[in-house]
Amino acid sequence: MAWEIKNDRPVYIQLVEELEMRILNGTYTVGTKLLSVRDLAGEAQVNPNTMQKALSELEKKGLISSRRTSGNYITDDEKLIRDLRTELASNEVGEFCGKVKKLGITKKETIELINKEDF
Amino acid sequence: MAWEIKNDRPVYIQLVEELEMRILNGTYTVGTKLLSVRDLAGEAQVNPNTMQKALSELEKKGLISSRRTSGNYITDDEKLIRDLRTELASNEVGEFCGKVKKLGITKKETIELINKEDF
DNA sequence: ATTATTGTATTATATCAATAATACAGTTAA
DNA sequence: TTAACTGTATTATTGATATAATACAATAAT
Repeated sequence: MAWEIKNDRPVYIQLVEELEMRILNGTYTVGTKLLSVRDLAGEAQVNPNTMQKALSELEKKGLISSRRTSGNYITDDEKLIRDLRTELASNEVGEFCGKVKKLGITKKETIELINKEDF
Repeated sequence: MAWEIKNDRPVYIQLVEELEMRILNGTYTVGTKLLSVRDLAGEAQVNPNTMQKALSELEKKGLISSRRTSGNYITDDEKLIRDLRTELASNEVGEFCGKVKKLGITKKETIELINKEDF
């Protein structure tokens, strides 16, 4: 699994985004146990403290729950996951449209550009 | 003119982005003189040194040229502006599509969401 | 019972972004 | 000629991020 951490933004933020993405898109299965903090840090090649910070952010959002001596677990609240996924998508669309609009690109042109993309 | 500087990313980067946007979308007219470093900093409510850093980045890109004791001038290279605008749009589209694809959203759904947007 | 593993807390250090306060040389405007 | 304004350079300080090295209590595994 690719952990593409750049150094243009805080690492722990990028870890939160990647972990959240994996939960929302189903890469990490609902209710299952995550790798340990140390193992996740090893995978992503970051300091364990940085990964710990990212995980605590995810717990604040309710996406994982940590059982102190057992491990971190993905939430089993499927509605929360659906809702956050929808919200994230909506935010991305809004942000993107704001940018291209500001660039003076029309909606029609935008859709043409997207149609050329491969997905 | 709105300078919406948040504190989630380096301020000077956000200044570069905003200034570049204004040049590429024609808010700042080709060949004309910019406000002074100090005045721009005042408008954006940032430290003059931070604005200076942003302007030096724009000069590296060729979007402005500074005449040492006269001021900063927008480039008159209209082709450069067109090309950078196209490149920026292309990058935004690519990045956006990558994200929604990763979220598991189809191209069709994406276009429907964009059609709901107002622009 | 003992050992290993878990999340978590603490402390220290290095780096970078940002701000701040000045300073200077060259040009323009008065 | 003077005075004001220009970009630019320098130095110092602050705060946030990241890393690092440990430590500890609770649990799981042996």
